[in-house]
Amino acid sequence: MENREIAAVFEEIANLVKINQDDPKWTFKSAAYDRAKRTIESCPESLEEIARDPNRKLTDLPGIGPDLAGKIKELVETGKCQYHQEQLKKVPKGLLDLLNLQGVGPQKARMFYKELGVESVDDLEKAAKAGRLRDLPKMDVKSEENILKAIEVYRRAAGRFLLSKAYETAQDLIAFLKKLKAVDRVEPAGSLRRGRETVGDLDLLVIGSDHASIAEHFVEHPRVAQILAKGEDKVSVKLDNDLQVDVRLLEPKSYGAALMYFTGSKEHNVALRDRAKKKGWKLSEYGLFEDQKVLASRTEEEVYDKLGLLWIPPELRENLGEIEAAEKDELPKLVELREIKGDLQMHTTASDGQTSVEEMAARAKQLGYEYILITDHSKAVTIANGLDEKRAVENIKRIHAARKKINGIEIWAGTEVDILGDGKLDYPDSLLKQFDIVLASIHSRMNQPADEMTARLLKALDNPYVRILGHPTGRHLLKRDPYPFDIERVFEAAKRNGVILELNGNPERLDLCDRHVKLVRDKGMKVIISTDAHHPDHFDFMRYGVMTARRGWMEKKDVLNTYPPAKLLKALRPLLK
DNA sequence: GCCGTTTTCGGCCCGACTGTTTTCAGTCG
Repeated sequence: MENREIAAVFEEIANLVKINQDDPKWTFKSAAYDRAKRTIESCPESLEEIARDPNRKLTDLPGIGPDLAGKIKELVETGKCQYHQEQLKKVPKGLLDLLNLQGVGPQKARMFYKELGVESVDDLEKAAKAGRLRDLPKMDVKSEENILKAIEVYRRAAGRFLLSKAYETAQDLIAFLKKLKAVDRVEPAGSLRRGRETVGDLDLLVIGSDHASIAEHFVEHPRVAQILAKGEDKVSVKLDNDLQVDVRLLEPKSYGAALMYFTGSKEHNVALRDRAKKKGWKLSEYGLFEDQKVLASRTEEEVYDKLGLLWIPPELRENLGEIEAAEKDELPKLVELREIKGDLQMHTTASDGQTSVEEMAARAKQLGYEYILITDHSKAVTIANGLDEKRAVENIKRIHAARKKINGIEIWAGTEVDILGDGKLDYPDSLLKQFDIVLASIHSRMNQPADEMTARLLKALDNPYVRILGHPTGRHLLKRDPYPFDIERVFEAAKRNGVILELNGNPERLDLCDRHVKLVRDKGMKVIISTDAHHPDHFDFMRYGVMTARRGWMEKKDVLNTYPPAKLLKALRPLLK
């Protein structure tokens, strides 16, 4: 049983415990399952293997005690968990969805079920429309309307936005706010500042002299579609694309504490408050306090320092070991965008790109890059105008001609060769060896069973010409899940064969994801961050790739395309000169 | 259900907002 599956069971138990409430300490019990779920999700090793290893103890994992260790063993051995089944029997499963509705927590979900027999979001919608909610305790016509609104939001694509959308929107809004003299400083917080792959809503923190006039100015932005709230310290709006933006108007004296608070993550904040509390202090969005006395609040650095910690980069703030690392002065020196020296996946008009080799090279030079690898598709990807053998040979010649013509940047001839359904490659070795660097990816038959997919990837990785595995899990954010395969075995095979895994920076992919990047790092392997550019503008996607690499604790040395050209080639092609 | 420089019981993050709340429970971030 995979970690993901165990985590899913624990998540469901956490929610069932909240609704069933048959334990006097149900809030804490639920929180315990929640914590265990997070531990399991972020555990790079297979829990099943740990559970079966007599020399290992599951209870060594944080948040896993004797009881939960037993439940993990039970799941691994029987595929089921007795307690989970018991909890499931008590309420209809559809009731769990109610917890995803804004304004509905366990108490209300329970009440709707007990009083009205509501068993799903659909049931709740019917009851609300029939006016049956308003007579319940603490409910009225207004709250009934709010439930209907919440259901509408819930139904609308779960309300997450790509990191790139959030980033671009934030840049626009920040520039708009800064036009006002009264605004001294604007910074994005929340999951955008942490560089998460998707963002639920935007938090912008503002310091300025006249809060009322800043609020007035902000709601005048042409993209504001609806004003949700407008007060002294906070303005909430919905933009024309339904993205919610919260602007917080702050005092300079508590800016650092507020920035920390609104940056999160929740788990990071909880851990910091716990740490403060153990010292007899209190941490809130207003500062770090000893009784009434302010110990630190003006900058993040001061607050972390007072807590005995180095300043922690926002991308790491997930309570996944960064606090311990900050305490011991063992934080990684995270890779930065300006350290990137080249891009190793891009397409030209030869296949499905929008411009020529020369134009791509010109933009890359502008960005200060020292090299690019052109990787047009192979013939199996017909929809992308993939090249057959003859056209591929011509393309190599064309790229080499461009290399001679353009100075100041290395232009390498590559290919994104398709990994076919059986793991064979779309070109014969006799052609593959003519490329400077071969990148291999999957673009078809993504619904194979996990064992077939694993075998397929392993076979591709065994081809000695394959140097990079492109977008290794094939996911499309908010659209398509990764294809199933044995990540552990594939990563190990890549390591053995010296194949480098790509972190595809296309904001719809970000593949590898942050957790997988961390796994790569923990194995002592490296990545290449590429953009998969089909247009010169797409080179900008590197920003999101780097954010994701940082979330995976990657340093400059862990990212091969921070290397100068000769060193990169040597690392990619250890067997060649 | 976990955890321990307050160790085997008694805690478990903090504060704001919302509603109908005149003192608090539920929800949220």
